[in-house]
Amino acid sequence: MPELPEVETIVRAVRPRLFGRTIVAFDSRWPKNVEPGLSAVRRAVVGRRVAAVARRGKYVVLGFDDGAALLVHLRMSGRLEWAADHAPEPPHVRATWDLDDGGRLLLCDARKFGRVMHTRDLAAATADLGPEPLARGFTPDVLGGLLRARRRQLKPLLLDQRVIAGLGNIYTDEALHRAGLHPLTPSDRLRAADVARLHAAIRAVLREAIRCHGTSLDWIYPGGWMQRRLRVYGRTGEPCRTCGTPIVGLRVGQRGTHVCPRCQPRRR
DNA sequence: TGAATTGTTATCGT
DNA sequence: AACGATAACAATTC
Repeated sequence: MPELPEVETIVRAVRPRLFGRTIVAFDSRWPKNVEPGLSAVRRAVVGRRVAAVARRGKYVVLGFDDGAALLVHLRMSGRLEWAADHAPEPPHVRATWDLDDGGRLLLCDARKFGRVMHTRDLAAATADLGPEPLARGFTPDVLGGLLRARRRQLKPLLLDQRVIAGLGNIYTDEALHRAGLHPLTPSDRLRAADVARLHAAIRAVLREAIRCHGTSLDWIYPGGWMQRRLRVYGRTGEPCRTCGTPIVGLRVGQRGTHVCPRCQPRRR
């Protein structure tokens, strides 16, 4: 399930072959997930040069010269691959981009949740996203302000893309464990030292995961090795790497959640 | 068979 | 009324 580190890894992987290329054809075999519609997007991008390949939150952003952009969200199981010459097409191809150098980028997605959306105004289209947690401006004070502005359980709050962009289920659990905070802690109950630890934990775990090219837990996302370093996610019943206490699985806001009851005591 | 997964939307409760 | 919690949903794999 691509979160910020996986999307960042994908963007870095496709950028060299995509940057500066002109799109000569676009097609979708699941046009339901193309906004505002296949023909409109085709009209908007065919003949355009890709002036930027970037990431915003969990979106892959193909930027054009005039501020228009194509946003690709991989949701649960989407991936971007390059078509290989004379090789059979990989399974679950949902959308294709043909480039002026003969390259062909594929959006593959078993579950069909992935989306492609075109916007004339990238800033407007991403206005609802919270700050980038790895950006320079994301200071402990900024995080503290976001937490204090609401009174919500920490985990659902951190998962809310309008609050912070890019965290998903894996790295939220990992950041909370590293910060020694329970996922159910009310967001307005943190002291300055807690906020500072959470801020550092979020950034450290995301940076480490990017260095590892993300987490590969199953068939969905191959290539990364962060799964070896996860401390709680998917480790229910296994000993905490810090204190040896068995990791406990619980459900928070319909999400599978993993905590060490000793390192992350419940507080309220 | 049911659980798991993301993010949006609708709905319910305080 | 505004906010937060909750549920349903899209579709597929194991």
